[in-house]
Amino acid sequence: MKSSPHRPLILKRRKLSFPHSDAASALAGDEPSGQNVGSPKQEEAKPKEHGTNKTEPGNREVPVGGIRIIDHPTLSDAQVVAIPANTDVQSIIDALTAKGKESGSNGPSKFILISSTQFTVFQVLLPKLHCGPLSLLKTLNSVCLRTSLKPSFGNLGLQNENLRVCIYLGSAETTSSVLDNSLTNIQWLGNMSSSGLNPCSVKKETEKENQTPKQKAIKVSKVSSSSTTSWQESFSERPPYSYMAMIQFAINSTEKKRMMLKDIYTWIEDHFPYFKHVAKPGWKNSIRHNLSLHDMFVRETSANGKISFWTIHPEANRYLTLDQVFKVSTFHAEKEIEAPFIDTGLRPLFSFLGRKMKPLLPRVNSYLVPIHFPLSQSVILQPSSKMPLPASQGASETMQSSKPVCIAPKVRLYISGFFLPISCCQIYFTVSHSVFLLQVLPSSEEPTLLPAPIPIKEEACDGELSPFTSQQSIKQDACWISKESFAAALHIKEESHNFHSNTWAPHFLPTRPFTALKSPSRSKLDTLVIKRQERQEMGRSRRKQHLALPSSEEPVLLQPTSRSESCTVGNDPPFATDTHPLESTSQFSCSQGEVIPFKSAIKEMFCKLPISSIPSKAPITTPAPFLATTDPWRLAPFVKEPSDVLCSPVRTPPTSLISLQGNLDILGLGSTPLRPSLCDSPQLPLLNAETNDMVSGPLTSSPATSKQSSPELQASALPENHSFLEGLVLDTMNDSLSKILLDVSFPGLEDDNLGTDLSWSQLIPELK
DNA sequence: GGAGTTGTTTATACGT
DNA sequence: ACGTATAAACAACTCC
Repeated sequence: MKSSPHRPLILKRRKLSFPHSDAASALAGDEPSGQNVGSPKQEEAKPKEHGTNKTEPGNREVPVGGIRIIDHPTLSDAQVVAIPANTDVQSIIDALTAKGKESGSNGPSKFILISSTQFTVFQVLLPKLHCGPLSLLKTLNSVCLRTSLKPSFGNLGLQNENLRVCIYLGSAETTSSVLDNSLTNIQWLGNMSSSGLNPCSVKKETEKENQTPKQKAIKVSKVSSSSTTSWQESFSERPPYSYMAMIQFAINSTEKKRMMLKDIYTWIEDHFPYFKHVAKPGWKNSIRHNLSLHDMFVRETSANGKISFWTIHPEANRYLTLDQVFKVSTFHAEKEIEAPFIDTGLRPLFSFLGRKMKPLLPRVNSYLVPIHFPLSQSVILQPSSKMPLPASQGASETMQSSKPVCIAPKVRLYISGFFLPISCCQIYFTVSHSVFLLQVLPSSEEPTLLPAPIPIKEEACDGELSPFTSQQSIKQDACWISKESFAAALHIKEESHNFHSNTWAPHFLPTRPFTALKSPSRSKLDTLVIKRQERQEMGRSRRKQHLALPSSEEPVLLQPTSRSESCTVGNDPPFATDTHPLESTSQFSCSQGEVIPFKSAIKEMFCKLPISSIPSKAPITTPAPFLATTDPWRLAPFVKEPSDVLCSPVRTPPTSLISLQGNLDILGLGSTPLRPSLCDSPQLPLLNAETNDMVSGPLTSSPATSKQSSPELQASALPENHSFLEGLVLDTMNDSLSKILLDVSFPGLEDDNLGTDLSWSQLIPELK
């Protein structure tokens, strides 16, 4: 690298990690004035006192037994109940009862209970607190089975439940990091709107971006309990999310999926107090850096050019929001290998025999990232019937009921019987760079509890055969099965050759799911490059990055005839396909006179080379059309939510070349996902309802004049507000599962129409 | 015009 | 090697 005389020596990278409680407590008594100058990380890691329950003036939520109830960051009708470890149920009840009395009838309708124990990070949604303490107890009981909580109401009859439980099951933490991680799962909640946290302002607004925070005056108040310590930590530690992820969260938190820079700052500060109170101001520089660096972030400028918005490229956007993302503990699969489901009342919902999970995001081991899923159960799928498909899709991809399950080789999936109110379940996992989707579909019958444990067992193929190494292999690796047949189906052992059969056909995909994934339009690539050159020649202002055009100038994305709008959202322009490569331009392809300035040479290189960032550990001979179309962050065929076919709204990499990176991209939290896209096919489905309005929409025009993507349609298309959809994403490297994301849906949880009369006793044998 | 903000780019550090 | 974080330079731009 050439050295620039203007550039100073780069100091050693600082870590902004916040010292743990012990360290923080230790620091409390030490005046930092005499700190080592050469250790900026310690200097800036000073927390300020907050989270203690004694001196915070704004702590209106007086903790009961260490339990804190604070506002949910995004859900106005929900509050988050942070439960320290070793809290007994009664304490929780007391706290909730007190809160309920305080709030009265106008109180929150949902309580999200969060705790972290050795096995479980769970979240309990209590949509109807007024359903009574009995229900609450039962619910709590159900989640306490395998936690440090001490259920003491194990034999209560369960009936008239309106409660639903979202249980986010992590994995065993085997080390003392359990304590460290205690409640860090709520770290992402930031300070929410909690006035009780009231962290003192460590950094002043006047601080310059690259100045060291004035932390000399910071003192850390001693916390008297581990619970408050954990709480404090949760608001002091650096979020486990990358800047890119946080930017996505921020942008996706807005209705129009766009945000000004300063608002991004504000959002991050609001949701991650670390950046507001602990981190150096330079983090804003990093935010800007990320915005500029990653192609997925697209800058829009209003027509008058005075306002800049940052958006997410629709093809790269997974519409993840913060409240969808939950951290789970490290998963030690090997322990599960040895003794799966031995003593479990509530064992990990899914255990995977495999190697140690790889981290999904920086500085954490794994994350649970709920992925949206249609809430409606309007589609009733019979176990043995073909999957209903949009009429236009034809039946060519319908699922063969005789082989309802496709299990990847070398994957043994164990599912314990805790699918309580779960009527739909999505399991995404990858094996050998391939993504599989296993779905449990709702049935017409009342939800039933799956037998537990149910092993999904699929032994490895001897030949290390990738499921998609054959020519017609990959399509979409998805399986939809009914719940009734789930258990039985899971026992089906697919032979390796089945991976090459049509069984793997993506029955929920359009008829030509992969014709739409053909190699990128050469002409488009050329165009992009040319326009890049044009821009360079024109010497255009740097600030005019690649600005999105108003929708009036936005090229229309076309939909192949085979991909009916029933698989898209509303009447919005469907996704572009290879059949219209030139038309399938996003804002990256601009109208005449507009350029497509790539931000960096790197990106340009990516554009020229249809490469994949996939670590090609195992050379996979993928059919050429798929090789060239690896857009890991691409959206799977999207389905109009309430009707038609249940399609995964997750951008499911449709090719076999899905790697760890690809899966990260699925989550929208990985690396710059747009790079391959710019080179590859642009024909993949887009959430055009969003695309047109948010990215391409005229920034200055009134909403009325913008594209007809109605809010309703967008709402249906964008499930980020329906945070009850989760999924399980497993990623494997080297033929082993290496990380896991759990994504289990709870349809109806939000709209309260799911089997509310379902007796828990029917579902939870342990509670009978 | 100066200060501050925004956006781009380069360079380095660090972890995997 | 790659992705990410951090730091910085610098230009364009906005605001007072």
